Amino acid sequence: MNRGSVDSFLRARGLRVTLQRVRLLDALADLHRPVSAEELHREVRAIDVVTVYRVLQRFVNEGIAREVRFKDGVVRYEFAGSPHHHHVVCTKCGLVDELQSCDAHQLEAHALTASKRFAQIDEHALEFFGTCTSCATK
Amino acid sequence: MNRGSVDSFLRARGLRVTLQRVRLLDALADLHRPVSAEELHREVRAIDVVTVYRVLQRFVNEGIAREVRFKDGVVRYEFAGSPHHHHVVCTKCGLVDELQSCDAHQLEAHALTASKRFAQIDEHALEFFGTCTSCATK
DNA sequence: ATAAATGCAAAAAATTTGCAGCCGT
DNA sequence: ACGGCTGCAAATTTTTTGCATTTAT
Repeated sequence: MNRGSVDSFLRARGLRVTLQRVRLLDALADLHRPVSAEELHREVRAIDVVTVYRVLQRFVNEGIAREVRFKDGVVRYEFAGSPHHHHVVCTKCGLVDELQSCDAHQLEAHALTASKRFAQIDEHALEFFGTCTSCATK
Repeated sequence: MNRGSVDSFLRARGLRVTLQRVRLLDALADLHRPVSAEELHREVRAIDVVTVYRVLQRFVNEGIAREVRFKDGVVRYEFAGSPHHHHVVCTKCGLVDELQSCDAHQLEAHALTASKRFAQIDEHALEFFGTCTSCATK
């Protein structure tokens, strides 16, 4: 994502274009994986962590980023440039692989049928954990 | 779960039977839903929160409890007395419903086929979010 | 007896809030 | 100029760690 497109990307969503937001969006889009506010902060030094938190929150509200949670309790964020999907996380080395698609509708429909107490299901969180090929051969 | 069975339940897993563990296991089993360490602590006053954390961790290690994470980042624990399953959480009121089963094998097998970088997938986390019937009519 | 478990205090980690000043529109 | 955004400091929240004491086996 180049400078110009990041600008209009933000502007299109009604966000003021600040240097911090441009840099954070750039970094997030480049990383191609879910990163914590802390990691992102390390990436874009010179921007306060608090700002990183606030910008990420704002990005989530505007649909620019998505929250992802693995098993360590840390909230990670990924650029919402690709369609909804899930991840596989290696429990040994932490490698994260991105799955291409998700049969979300079927999953949610099935869950809705199964739960008598719910009128609507519109979101789900799904992550897989295992051993990556590299760790498996060690 | 009565006092005697809790005792042997713990003993069978090689855990020393302390008053704290008995009470915590009792409370957890009675609650029938994922609760945070904080909530559980409120439930069993007179036991230090630190002990609650440590006991819950131990329970997870021994397969007595399972960790559950919804969207708020708080780790919740549920008694592992029922088979692996998932939940539906109401985003309005927080109601939690427990789904009866999960086609885990198929999901994981599918994910493994889709990911070229993984040799094995043996765990997954899946939670659904929506609106419960009660909140839907308001 | 001995090793493990608990409680208290204190630390650490992650995230949020308040507020004054800066900056995009 | 106005209101939103940022940085700094400080507070909260959640969880972990150290250590002396107690307790289960």
